[in-house]
Amino acid sequence: MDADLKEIDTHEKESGFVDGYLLYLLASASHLASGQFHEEIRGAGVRVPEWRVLACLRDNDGQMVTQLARFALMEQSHLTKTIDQMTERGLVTRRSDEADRRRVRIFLSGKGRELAGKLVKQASAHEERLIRQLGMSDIVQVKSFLSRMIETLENNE
Amino acid sequence: MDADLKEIDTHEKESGFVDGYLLYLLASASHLASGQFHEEIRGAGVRVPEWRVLACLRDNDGQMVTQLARFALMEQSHLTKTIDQMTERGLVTRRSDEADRRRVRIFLSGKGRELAGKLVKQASAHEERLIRQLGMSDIVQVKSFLSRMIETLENNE
DNA sequence: TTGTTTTATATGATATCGCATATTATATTT
DNA sequence: AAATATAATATGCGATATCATATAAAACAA
Repeated sequence: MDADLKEIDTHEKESGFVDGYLLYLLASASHLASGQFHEEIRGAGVRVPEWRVLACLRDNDGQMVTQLARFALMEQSHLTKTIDQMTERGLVTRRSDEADRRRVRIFLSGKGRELAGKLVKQASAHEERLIRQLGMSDIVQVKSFLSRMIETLENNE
Repeated sequence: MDADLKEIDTHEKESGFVDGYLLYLLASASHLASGQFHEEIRGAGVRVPEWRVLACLRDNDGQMVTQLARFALMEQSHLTKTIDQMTERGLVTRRSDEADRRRVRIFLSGKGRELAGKLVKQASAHEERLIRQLGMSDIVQVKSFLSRMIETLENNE
């Protein structure tokens, strides 16, 4: 009977939901690719959340905490604590907003800017290697696809 | 002098490294898209790592811990603890491998399989909505791109 | 003004995560 | 076989992340 056939091939990937699941593919690709660079980052004595903050501030210095947390892909309360540590290390400074004193704006220090610049260079170099290694001729399309996706998701809450 | 010009446009995105950085685009897209579904998951009383384990086991039951950790995108020691909790909740069971008793294989319980099935259905529905919402006509290409990327990165260490 | 609501950040308690290493089992070498 | 090396999982601890809420400022309403 058919029931017997079910027993065969238990080591083959029969159903394979996750292999074709967009969110898993994204998470997995991100996890693997970023993992490589995060090792480099660690080597420079910088943690992942710190790297994200440095990179975001380098692009746009003086962001307020809530906004920065969104860009750096972390929770507000976690960013606050990360900022504490980075302040102690002399990488960033807090300054309360003149116009609205609830707001706290974060600025790179000279040291922080220098480190950020160095890491961004490393990131660029790593990206180049990665793209070459993956033979991604369609990299422009992929990036624009991801950008569209992000924009849509951000606006759609 | 030129120095004065630097002061202008401090609110424009001048350099914008991260906006075009592949790893950031991937992380950001993954973060935002998965974030949506993770809320659903939470609503079902399931945590993200648990959901990943359930989905992976549903595709391939009886995996050993190390292998499963890789697929579920988490560290081995963390998976061990997640398995502890899931075992207590009656979602999975441990069974040591006959041939090599160092190995521990993880199996879905009936309850676990049922939950996994329910969540996979939810995930499929969510994915459909997401793809429709994003108007992703090129979804097949995107997925195959990500798959290629993952395969390359996995094999390359 | 005073009271109420909303917004921005900080804080504290708790759970999660990750590193280093312990434990146990197998493989290899002598 | 005994000793050593390697492999798979578990454990302890310190760091990190998250939730709920506190604090403080601004906006709004009465």
